[in-house]
Amino acid sequence: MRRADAQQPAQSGVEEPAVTLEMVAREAGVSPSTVSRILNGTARVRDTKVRAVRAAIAKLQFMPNNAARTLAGGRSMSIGVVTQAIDSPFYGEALAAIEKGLLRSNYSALFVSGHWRESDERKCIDHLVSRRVDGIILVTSCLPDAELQRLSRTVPLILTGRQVEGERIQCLDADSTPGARLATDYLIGQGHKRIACIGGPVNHPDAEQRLDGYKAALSAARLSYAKQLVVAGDYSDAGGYAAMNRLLDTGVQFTAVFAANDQMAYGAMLALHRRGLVVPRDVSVVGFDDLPTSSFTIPPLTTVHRGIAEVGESAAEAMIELVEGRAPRVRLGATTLAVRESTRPLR
Amino acid sequence: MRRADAQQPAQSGVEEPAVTLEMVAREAGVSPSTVSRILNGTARVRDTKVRAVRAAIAKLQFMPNNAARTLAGGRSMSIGVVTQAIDSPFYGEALAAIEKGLLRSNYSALFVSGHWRESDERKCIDHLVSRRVDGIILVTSCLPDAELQRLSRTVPLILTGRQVEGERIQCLDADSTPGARLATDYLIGQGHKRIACIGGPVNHPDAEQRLDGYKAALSAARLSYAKQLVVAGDYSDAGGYAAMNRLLDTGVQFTAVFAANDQMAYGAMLALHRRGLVVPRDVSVVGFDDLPTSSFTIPPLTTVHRGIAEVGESAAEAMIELVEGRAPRVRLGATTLAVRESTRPLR
DNA sequence: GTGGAATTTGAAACCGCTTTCAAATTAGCC
DNA sequence: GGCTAATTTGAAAGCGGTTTCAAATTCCAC
Repeated sequence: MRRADAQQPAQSGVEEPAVTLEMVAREAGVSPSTVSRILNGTARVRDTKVRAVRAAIAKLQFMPNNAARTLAGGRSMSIGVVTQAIDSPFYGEALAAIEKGLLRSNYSALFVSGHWRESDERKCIDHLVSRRVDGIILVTSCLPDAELQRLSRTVPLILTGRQVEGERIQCLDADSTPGARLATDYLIGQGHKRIACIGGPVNHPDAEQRLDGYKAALSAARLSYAKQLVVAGDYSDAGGYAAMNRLLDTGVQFTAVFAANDQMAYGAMLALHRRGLVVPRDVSVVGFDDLPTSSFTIPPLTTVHRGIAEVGESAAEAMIELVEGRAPRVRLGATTLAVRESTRPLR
Repeated sequence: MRRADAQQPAQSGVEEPAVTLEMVAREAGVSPSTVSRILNGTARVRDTKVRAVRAAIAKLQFMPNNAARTLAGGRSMSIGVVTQAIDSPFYGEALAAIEKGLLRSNYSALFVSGHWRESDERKCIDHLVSRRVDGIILVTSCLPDAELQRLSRTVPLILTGRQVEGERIQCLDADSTPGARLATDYLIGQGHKRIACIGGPVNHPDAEQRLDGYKAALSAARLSYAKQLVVAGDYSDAGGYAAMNRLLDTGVQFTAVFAANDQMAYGAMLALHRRGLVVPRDVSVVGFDDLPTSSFTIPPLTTVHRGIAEVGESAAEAMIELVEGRAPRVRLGATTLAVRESTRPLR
């Protein structure tokens, strides 16, 4: 007995049995092979039969069983997408783009979140492997290089924001250093000399890049790097809020802040506001990511724009190329600075 | 030839062949049936064999092929989740909760977005059906009742924010009317008499509920409902921004605004800010949804809190009950008002 | 009209797992 | 110890597709 029926005990037969390819074949008076060939375009089929089969499909409302296709064909037509938190505006935008990119080629996405915990991420990935995804896109991963390399022997990988060697690993290394440099350079160009930095989580590669860009800009402008101007956050609004408070509590002077992501910039702006400091009059603030909301904060946030959506779509496209055996060519848009109203020149 | 191999042409055999249940059986010296039984706990198995099989699984790093399980067992252990936009902080929070709720029971979620377009939503749903999901959670759907009823004969449904009859349809009808009423009552209680409303998209059932709540509060307080105080938005920041500008352009007087969701409230606050109006000194603003960011806007937003996460988790749990043939019991938390700093009493 | 190549087709094997059914083993009891 | 009843096991039949292989058609040139 089919399990599905067993599971619907007292539900007076509302469930409709699924139409199978064989039923279509019978209806159209051809063999199952022929129907399959038409469905997949894997061979020429006489026109009269194509029409008969099309008609049968429409009449029966046939929808191929994906599990059967996966099992028989060896491909699941689905791609795993690992993020750290599906909520979070940053990932949201990336995921939407990936979904769009994949759907265009009839692949579908399986989203899972690792919550910045290695164990969680591992569990998610096992889940994906068990579902026989054809590839995995890791939008920031917590796992060590070696583990990813091992994983890549099971399934091809696309990594963003990270550089790992491997035959079946493709990196869309959106190096964040230049972006951070751009932001800091801009502040310097506006006459700021004492620029604070709210960094990301320590030891996080991406966070380090952002810090590096900040430092590089300072040293290029012959400004000294002051440790007390740098505090670590955790990429969340609350983290930015707390970080700014710590900064203010130390009494260190600064006229501008570079926050390693927009959400921390939001929190920082609120902390400033609570102390009666006005952005940008008293302190200029620059973020990183250009989240959709950043055009609507008060004041609208000046921030590093990297086209999250473009990265997502590129990742999706590259993954499809990889899976279909073609060589993926990745092109990434330049990072720019979206200048809005949270910064002002220091006279 | 397996397709997967054919698809990796010049890739010197890096791909590892998958371990099958049969290999585990051979390694452990038992039959495949026994391994299956141990895996699923469907029958008692002698302890010595259980240990042998466990060892073999660990040694071979066996991971069951989900496609095969689905095909043989008739259940895919996955639930489709339809939203309108996977980005959008609102859905993000809901999805994260659903993911969490499902994962606990070892189900996994397939997220798809309909972009508020019937045709897109239909396509997404076909996709899910083709993947033989065991159930579909529709977090707001654009489709007409009849279509959902028809769909429910193929697969059980959970709907949020909507009421549709059906044997295999379960509604988590988080009616928005009381929430809107709560928000407006609060403003009235603070002494506001001229309260504007930025509504959701017209004809959207949920948006209508929010408008109804607003009207109900007014009439309960014997305040007249003035059409020129109500403008329609589209649930986006930009929409709220535009709506507020339209309102201000008409020159109509008001001391408070109820926005039908938080994102529109953000936009509205920016529009006010641009005109030199200060929230809450000149205008009080209340939102709806209590997005995580709403604690960090400037000023932090007073808003209707409904526990999006709780709704999401309930939906996931109810779905599992439904799929496993038990009767789902849904309990929904009460909606409350998160009073923050975007409102003030009118003296 | 005919032979041989090219094109279409269908039968059948298989993908990896679940489940039924009956056989084999073990346990229980007199 | 022997017999029945209860418990464990394995063989085999699917699940619904894809793909191979060879048979059946069709095509074409002479």
